[in-house]
Amino acid sequence: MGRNRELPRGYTPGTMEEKWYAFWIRKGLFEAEIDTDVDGRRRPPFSIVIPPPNVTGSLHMGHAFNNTFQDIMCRTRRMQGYNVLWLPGTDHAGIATQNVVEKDLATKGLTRHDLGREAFVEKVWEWKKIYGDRIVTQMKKLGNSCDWRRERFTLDAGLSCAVREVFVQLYKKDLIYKGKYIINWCSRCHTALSDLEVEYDEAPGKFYYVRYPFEDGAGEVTVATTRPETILGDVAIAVHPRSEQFKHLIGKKVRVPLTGDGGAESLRLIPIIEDNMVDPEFGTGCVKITPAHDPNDFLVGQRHDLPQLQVIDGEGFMNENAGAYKGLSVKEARERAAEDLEKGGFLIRTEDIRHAVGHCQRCSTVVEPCLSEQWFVRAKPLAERGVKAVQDGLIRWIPEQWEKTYFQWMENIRDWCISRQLWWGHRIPAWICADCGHVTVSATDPTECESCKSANITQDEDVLDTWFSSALWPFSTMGWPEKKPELEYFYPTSLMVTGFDIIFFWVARMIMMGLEFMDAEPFKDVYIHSLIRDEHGQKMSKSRGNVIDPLDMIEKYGADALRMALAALSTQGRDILLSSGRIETYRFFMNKLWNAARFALINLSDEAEAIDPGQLRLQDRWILSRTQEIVESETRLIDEYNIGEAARLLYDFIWGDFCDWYLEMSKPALHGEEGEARKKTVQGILDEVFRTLLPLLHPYIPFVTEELWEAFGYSNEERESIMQTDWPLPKGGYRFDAAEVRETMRNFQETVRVLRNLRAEAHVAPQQWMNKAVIRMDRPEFVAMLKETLPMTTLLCRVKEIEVLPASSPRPHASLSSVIGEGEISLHVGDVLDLDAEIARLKQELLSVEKTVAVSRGRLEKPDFVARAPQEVVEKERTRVAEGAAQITRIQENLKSLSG
RNA sequence: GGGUGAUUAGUUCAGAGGUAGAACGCUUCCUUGACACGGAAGAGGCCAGAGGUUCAAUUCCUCUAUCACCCACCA
Repeated sequence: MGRNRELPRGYTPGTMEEKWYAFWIRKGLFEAEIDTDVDGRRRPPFSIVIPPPNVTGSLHMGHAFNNTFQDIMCRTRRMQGYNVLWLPGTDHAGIATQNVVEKDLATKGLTRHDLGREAFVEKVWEWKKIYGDRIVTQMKKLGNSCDWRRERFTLDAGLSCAVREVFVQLYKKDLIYKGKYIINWCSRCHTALSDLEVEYDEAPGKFYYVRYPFEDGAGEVTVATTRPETILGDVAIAVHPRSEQFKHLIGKKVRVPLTGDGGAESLRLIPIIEDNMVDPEFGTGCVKITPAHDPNDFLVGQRHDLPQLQVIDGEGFMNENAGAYKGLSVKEARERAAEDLEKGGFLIRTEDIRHAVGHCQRCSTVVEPCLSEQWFVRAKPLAERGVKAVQDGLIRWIPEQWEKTYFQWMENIRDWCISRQLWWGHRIPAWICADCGHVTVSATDPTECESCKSANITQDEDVLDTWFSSALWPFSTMGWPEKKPELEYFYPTSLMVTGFDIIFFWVARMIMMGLEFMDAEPFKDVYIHSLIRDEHGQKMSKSRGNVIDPLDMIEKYGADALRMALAALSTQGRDILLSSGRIETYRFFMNKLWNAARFALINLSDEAEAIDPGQLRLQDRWILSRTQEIVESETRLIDEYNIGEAARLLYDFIWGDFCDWYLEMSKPALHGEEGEARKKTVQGILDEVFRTLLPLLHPYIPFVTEELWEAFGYSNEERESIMQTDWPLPKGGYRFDAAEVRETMRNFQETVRVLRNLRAEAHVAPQQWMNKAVIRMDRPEFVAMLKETLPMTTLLCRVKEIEVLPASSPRPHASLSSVIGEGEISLHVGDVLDLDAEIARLKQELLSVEKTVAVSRGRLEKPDFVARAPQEVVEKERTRVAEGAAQITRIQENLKSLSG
């Protein structure tokens, strides 16, 4: 069979991982073809598109977890006979990448403007070529089973074509428009941002209470503002229409402080208007309106047809409309305005407050709300379809709770600003005519204005938000707008795996775009996983210095250990706290598995031995039935995407049940102490269990399982890898009355534990053999179990002779004893018996038994319980009381004889 | 202001309507036929608090407290 009977003593990942990855690629095992099975049927498809990482990025734990999850699903489905496509790729990541390259230029004292647009973009492409492969290499190290032939990049030719097509179609449907609106402006990145790209942080600020005198100088209104520099852009004062205090002022005019060229008369005049947005309870009840620099004020301005007076430019400096303030930065202008207000007698008082300030997601610069001409996607109609698709059950959120988050956002969606004033990205396919001003939007580069036929047209300078192209990812990667067969076969994809932080950025937008352009949901299931944090629950970040690099971990512990750790630590709906120590735990598990395999291989013959059902003993029936249970549980848990539970179950089963109990119990048979027939059967069982477990483990720890699969000699010409699609996941073979087998085994384990415990109590050295133990027991099935397992008990507890007697037999002398069931186990210790210690221990035991009996009695005394609880539960309590009573009597007798 | 999640052993977390489990750490012992990256035996928990549903609640429901996170235009 070609078994490798001499595995090295310890498991070392070493070069093994590289070897197997190359093997998988060479065999084309990850390649998805739209093929048919032997009967000419198409195999069911299972497809995932990877969340594309930033092309210049480096693999972090978040990726590692996200990818491991997908790989586990893909590998499992592949073995289950699905035709699996896991489509990989990377994202051009507009702002992020441009920033990185600009930073690099800055070290040479250059800006992108020194290079010019074309040369700069060329430079970014070079950068992409250098770093783009890095993250792909890293994903391979993790073991990702992606179809690399199909790798895509959001800026490659095919995807760019899709982006243009989508833009043009949306424009034609009036779902994309250009307009002058207030947007979020990052003065460092020099670009507009969408609402999502602004992060709000609480920051200390000041409330300035400012006096606005009436036109005639008789009286004033007071307004509270956090941004006095924007007073220069004020065009109105608003009050609530039903405000008793202020409504009589509506229509009057006030003068704007800080304006004019000296003297009260030169101050600009603005009207007092009414608007519902004013909260009469907040601040002074009067609000200054600056439509060009505040989103709310912008809306008020629209409603009241107010002018939009811009006083801050795109660089974050005051412009010509700011009069004497021109050229000052926003910060300087604010300080200066405060001083001037004070000097001019307009400042009543200031108040320290904390308020939310928007920052750029990419560079943390304070974001200015700013009036600007930008492109927008009209989101509402798209979102309505997106909501309906989920309501209709086309898309399932897992865990379900995220559905609510999604609905809430979609129902309150606002138009999406998609133009960015960057150079790195998809250039907007719109051409402006210098002669007639008409905008020509076209999928192919036009040569003339579609309106006046002038050739004097120039393309819009802006590029699209990165997320615009990401939104198309599930279908653009499969060749859309061309009608490719894979698009039809693999779309909608089966599953999307991602973190909750990009539900709005990405998931919601993919749903909207997929429904709009494919007329079908982009994925059937969307699994939202939690975030990876450090062991103290802190977000991992370079500045905190608490980053655990997955590549370091792979180097140190192996990819399998990292993957198993990530899988086993994952739970639905809770962050994962990771430390290198936790990964080490799973490294130890690899070693355990390895050595269990090593033990099996040492003891297996070169031939596969058949299991003789007539030779099966308790432990054999137990491990076979447990293995069967594990197969069933794994299948179910994977279908529920509960990989955490699935991984932990395998861990516990292998370490606890298989190694600690079964392997120990298999030793006498394997060493021929139970006869040749037993030896062969136990060999057959070891073979069977490994043959079942290795494929089950494979999705989590692909490298070591492949290595062991080979060592067991399971590979052959037709079946070169457990990954191959004609090697379905095991269904398990032997069936026993699992409950009965389990219960009997539990009694056996309990007996062993009690005896070992008595040994420990007597301070007997582990290697020392005890002479005799007596088990007094009446229950027939328990007695039968004891008789069957006697040699095993003897071995595991190191007692030369174990006698099973009726429960009523006299208590043996010079023994330690402990109750079990309604019976008792006594271990002969001879002179070593420490009377006082034994009495103390028995008293302890008595107390605990009395307590459980009291609880059960209490229950049984309640008529309702007996009447309404299920029969088996009542029966259980009765057994407990009966056993307990017997135990109490025994312990008391023991105590009496010891003290007497 | 709205929403979501969490609260269980020293720590990090599983868990299920019927007397609480793991890992790491801790104590004692052991190099015994795969594994010291190991084995055996232990200690350690009124499962956040208060109500309710139920024969039975740590588990389901409501409220409270504390801690996270998300969304929202409070100037």
